[in-house]
Amino acid sequence: MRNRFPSSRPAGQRATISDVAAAAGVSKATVSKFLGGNKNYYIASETRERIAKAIEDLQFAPNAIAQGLSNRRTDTIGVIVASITNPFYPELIAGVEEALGGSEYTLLLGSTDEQPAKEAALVRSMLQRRVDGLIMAAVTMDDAEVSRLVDTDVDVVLASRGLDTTLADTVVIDNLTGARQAVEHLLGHGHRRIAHLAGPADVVPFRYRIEGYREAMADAGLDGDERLVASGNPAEAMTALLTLPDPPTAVFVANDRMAIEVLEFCAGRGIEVPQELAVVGFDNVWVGRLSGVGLTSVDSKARAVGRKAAEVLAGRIRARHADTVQLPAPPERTVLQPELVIRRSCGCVAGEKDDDAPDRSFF
Amino acid sequence: MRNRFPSSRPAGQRATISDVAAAAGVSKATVSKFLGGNKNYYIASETRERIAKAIEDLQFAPNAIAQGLSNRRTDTIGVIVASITNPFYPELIAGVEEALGGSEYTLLLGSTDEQPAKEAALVRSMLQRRVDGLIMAAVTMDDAEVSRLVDTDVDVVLASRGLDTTLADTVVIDNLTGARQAVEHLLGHGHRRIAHLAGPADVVPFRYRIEGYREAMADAGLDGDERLVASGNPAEAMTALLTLPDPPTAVFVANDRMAIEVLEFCAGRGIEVPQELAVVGFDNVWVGRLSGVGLTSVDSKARAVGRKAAEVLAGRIRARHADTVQLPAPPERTVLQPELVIRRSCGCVAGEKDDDAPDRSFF
DNA sequence: GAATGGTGTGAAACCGGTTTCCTATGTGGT
DNA sequence: ACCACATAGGAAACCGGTTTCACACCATTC
Repeated sequence: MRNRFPSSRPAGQRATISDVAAAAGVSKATVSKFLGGNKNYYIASETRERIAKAIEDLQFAPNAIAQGLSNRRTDTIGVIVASITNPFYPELIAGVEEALGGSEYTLLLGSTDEQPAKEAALVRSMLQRRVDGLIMAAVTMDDAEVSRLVDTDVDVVLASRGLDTTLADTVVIDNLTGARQAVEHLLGHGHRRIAHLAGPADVVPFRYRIEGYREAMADAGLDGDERLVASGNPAEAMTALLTLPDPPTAVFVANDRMAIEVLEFCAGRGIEVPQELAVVGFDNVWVGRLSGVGLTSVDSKARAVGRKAAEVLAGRIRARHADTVQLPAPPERTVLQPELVIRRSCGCVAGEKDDDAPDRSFF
Repeated sequence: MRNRFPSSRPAGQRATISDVAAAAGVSKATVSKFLGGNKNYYIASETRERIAKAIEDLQFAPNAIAQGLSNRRTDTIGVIVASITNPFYPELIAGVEEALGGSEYTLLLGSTDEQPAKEAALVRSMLQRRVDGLIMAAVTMDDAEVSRLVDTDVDVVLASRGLDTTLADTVVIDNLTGARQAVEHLLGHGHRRIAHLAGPADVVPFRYRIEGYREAMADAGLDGDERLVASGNPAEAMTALLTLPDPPTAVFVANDRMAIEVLEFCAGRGIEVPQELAVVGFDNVWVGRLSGVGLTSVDSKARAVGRKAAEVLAGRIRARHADTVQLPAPPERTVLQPELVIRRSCGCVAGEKDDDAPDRSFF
């Protein structure tokens, strides 16, 4: 089993196209044409068979690095996320993989840990590695940097975090509408004093969620009480909210992590959810369903965002590689609609659908 | 379409080493030596400056694909996991990234979705892409396949799922001891009728967890009642266990996913945890802390496993690339100790430590 | 019988780097 | 004056593929 490579190659070394050529008694060129498959080269069927046999005998598989150098494409796309341990991103990555499914693409992954320096380093690294395209699901860059990135010869799609830029293809969810849905649902339950626990305002999606909250409240003629908009540490913020002279009966929380902390806070204080306080979160991280009452939440469609981003990117790459030379289409902005997933924390008795259960095996 | 004036390449095309050489008035060779940095080549400081300036002017960054072809190493390591949406694996990946931290390595990621065919395809794809090493955190391969893989010239580390093989470097946790800890903890609470809800027996770690359970019970003189070992759908299994003539007062569940379903089952039936039934899980998926009572669980150290796997792999690669030719060291097996994380589902009043809270930002 | 065109194959250039020689020059020692 | 050696840099081969182009060999067609 040791010496399976007759062409005098040391064990463990993989066969090259030259080895195959030698074994089949043809030239490298012919083997390469055989490998290419699609193009209409003429190869005698007898030659074809000899090459196939040599490939089989030598266990030959083409070196993708060499192919990449020659073809100027690597069939690799880079995915840069903010934090791999944040369940949102694996879900997004799964969407990317799903969309890229059958194709030959492989994913080069990087996690920035929210550090701009790391993000920049990852982008550099991926460009040097000649990824065919880049999906950025963590953008701390400013417009100038994005612009410089777009000027390179790789296609870039900004996913989910996307700046409000029109410089590059972008796939986001409609945070504003999602927030409105959440608040309107609470209004539908008869709540009038609805608070908002906001996320850091320097992150674009959070700004839209605040705005959606404000719009929904204004539409109901309930705007104006800025004391109802809190932020920062959930427990402290909730304490402040609940000690208002006219405390809220419901709270729309900017994301599920904070919403879960709110639920724990309530559990600790003996505050009954949803009877005393209704809670709606954002993201629909699947653990929400485990959180005692079942957290009603706006699904931020991580998987769909990833899928769509990959589709857009694949389209760009296809266009770029197409023979027909043409001006690139202008950047495309896709806005996906989030979806309110109703469980019990909002006060609905319907409770959660059972098909909600994730069918994932741990371990 | 070929550009015959390489010194003035179209916008968007990245500069090559030849462009730099031309701009600096030296040869490719000299530029390459300049880039190499470390080796003791002689370059006049004046030349050095001219090259540096040219690089700066042209925004040159070496093409990692070309370097890969020439150097026969890509500074890329492949990571194959079973399912990216299973929180265990992102944690493991984070460990890998942590360990690889400062180095120049980039991760090529693949998720098998538990499908052996996909696993095989991913391995092939990564080998063709000439990863320097491979971390397999999803191994459905048998020994023969592992053996064939190890015979190639890439280094492989099996992580976490590892077969009981000594063919390749392996990093696992001591599932047997972890299970014993869980059961012994329950014994310490005075439980005598302790059930085990087991995972699929074709997955190695689950077999050890069953065995750990059996050993702990036997050591306490409580072995022999095979009716206490259940498997399959948690709700059904629990129903069966609780309708035994002499039902268990505690259950050790093979992983947290199933344990959480057990908790939900109990909540649905009005069974009080831990008073009527104590529950201990395995994995310490962080959502366990949210699950109402707080799930006591054996931490399976995903991050540490990833970190260690990366360290072992990096060591292998270093050894392989070392100038001194020597026989490779025999495969190394690292066994990490899991840790029982006590919350409330086991009956401890101490409750959970507060520093347990994950400091992760969602979105 | 020459021109045409479809088949089938290989030599060589190229992708963008690295590395191994080889040459050239100055400089100090003898 | 000669040699050794440190310093400096370039030509060319190489990594393992792809693609262009030239050529050879048929079979038709005019």
